[in-house]
Amino acid sequence: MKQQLAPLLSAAVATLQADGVLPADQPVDIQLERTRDRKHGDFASNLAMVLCKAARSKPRDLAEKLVAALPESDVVTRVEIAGPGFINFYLAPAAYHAMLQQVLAEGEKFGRSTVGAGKSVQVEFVSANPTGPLHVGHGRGAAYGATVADLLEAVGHKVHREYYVNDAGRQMDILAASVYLRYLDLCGESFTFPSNGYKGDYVWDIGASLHRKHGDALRHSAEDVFRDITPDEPAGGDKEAHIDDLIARIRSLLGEEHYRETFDLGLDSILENIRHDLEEFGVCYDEWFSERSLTESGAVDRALERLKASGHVYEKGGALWFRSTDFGDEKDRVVVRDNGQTTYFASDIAYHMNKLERGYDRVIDVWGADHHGYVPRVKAALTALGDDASKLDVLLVQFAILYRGGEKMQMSTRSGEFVTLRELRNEVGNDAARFFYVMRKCEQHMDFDLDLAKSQSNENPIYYIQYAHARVASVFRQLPEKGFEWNADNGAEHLDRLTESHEDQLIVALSRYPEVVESAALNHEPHMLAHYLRELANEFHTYYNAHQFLVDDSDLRDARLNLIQATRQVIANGLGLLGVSAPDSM
RNA sequence: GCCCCGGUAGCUCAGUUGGAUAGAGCAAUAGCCUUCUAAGCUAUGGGUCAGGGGUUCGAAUCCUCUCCGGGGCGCCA
Repeated sequence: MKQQLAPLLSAAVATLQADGVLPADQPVDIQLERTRDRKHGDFASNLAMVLCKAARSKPRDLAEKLVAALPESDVVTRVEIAGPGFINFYLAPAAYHAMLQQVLAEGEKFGRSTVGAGKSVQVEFVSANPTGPLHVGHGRGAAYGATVADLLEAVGHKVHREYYVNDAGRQMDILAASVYLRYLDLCGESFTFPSNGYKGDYVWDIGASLHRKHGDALRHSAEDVFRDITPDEPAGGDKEAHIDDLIARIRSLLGEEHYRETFDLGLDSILENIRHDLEEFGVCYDEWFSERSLTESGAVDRALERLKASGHVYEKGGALWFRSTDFGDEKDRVVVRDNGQTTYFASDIAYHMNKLERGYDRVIDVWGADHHGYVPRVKAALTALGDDASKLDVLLVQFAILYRGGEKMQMSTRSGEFVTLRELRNEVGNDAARFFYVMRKCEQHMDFDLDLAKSQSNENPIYYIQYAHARVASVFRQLPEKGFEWNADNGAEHLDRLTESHEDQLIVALSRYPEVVESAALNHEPHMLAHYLRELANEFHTYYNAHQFLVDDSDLRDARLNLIQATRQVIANGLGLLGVSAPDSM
């Protein structure tokens, strides 16, 4: 609806520019907003106040000239100048009626747009290390990333959803070692499990499947495994050195082939678990991108070569450093360690280089806020490579802080003390979980009280919205019982019968939907949609309580059915974008 | 010490990128089911927008300083 008004203002500005009232050389940004209060009309523009300086005129005087210059339009019934110089527009009922019919005609496509048409965007999210099942901390990134991706798609972008699999590096070696040690335990060896190993039950399961496949064939005595290993921390040693020694020992005892097998068994079964978990959560990917493949394809070497060629790396203390301080980072960063191994950062440079090479117009990373310090160095690397770092948007999602019994819970994959995403979904349901995670803007810390989510799940706002949808469905179920039929065409002809203020407010709320979707998508703020849906449901419930839909007057009845059917449609569309179901009965 | 995020009603949070009288939910109080689902509706109370200074027609919103809370600052990933 906004698109119908903006040209009118542009035309008025053009007229005043031609008349010399406004300087002709300045481009004018047309600002048009929904009014907060219906008494101020439907839309308001602050144009006169913004331009009054350039016009050397009082805001209200300029507003009058602008209004006088507005072209005729059948969308607008009245234009008013108010307050310090606002220009308020009152829309014709016909404009709203046309919108209602558009909802019914377009169905699930209503609210989609083409503002992003022709633009491709890659969204990488979750990307949790495959060292354990997803926990509730990952859930927020999953729900947020998936919703941002869906929203961008809804406004016309071509979206590529991607999970970066950290299938290389020390954490994965620690997992492999943990799996092997559990296997040894199942073989009957006895020893103290390293304090730095992965202790979750799932590691036992993987160890068990290794045992099922090989029996005792891979068994080595605990004595051989632990001989001359740096003692663990509880034993007065160093837990990091302890686990590193164990990894090296296990690797040499097993041989490369069996070590790799153990490693991949851990990786594959956890990744499969994660994939399955996300799928059930309604989160799907176009690509699972392997970190290891970056090394194998030579992308890491190529990235380092390019940095060397452009003179942004140097050697110090046997290591290779990237001079990120040249690009505003607070200190330089190591890309190749003195032991010859490339760092995680080197992989990430190669990965982001790869993303841009694939030609996306925009690249979005959804990261936990704890990685915020990492943003400057990645952008620095892209700039150093000669790429356009401004194509990369890093969206930082603050932690969800878990509370149970009023106590803050520590989440640690290593210790195995965490609540999995699956447990959460089982307890509060997919819909509530998806909705809850995106209810707050991502920069906001989120208090996730498990007891509240579980014990009072009926008070979750999601039910309020779904209930509105179910109520409409229920009304339509009642139709035949009362001997009525819905004639949508007749309803369309009598929309002018919708004269109640509750109807008016509901219609206005519906008309906002496309604007909300667009704004939520372009700003990467799904919570705007969540809040909007609550307001829409509120308008509907109020209407429902105030008026009967299934009245004897068929013209009025059909018009009302058109209205509530459109409401049902918009709620379903909005919930769909949030990954939440819209049930017909509750 | 430096960096990021937050501070708005008793609690949890919105506030349309600087607009008109700062809004919801929960909690509290009082009402509404022989009528399409009461997981609903109506009404009431509740505020120094953390605090000071600045920018301008206009500030919860932008700038600056201070205070408070969370997180991050590795040749880990």
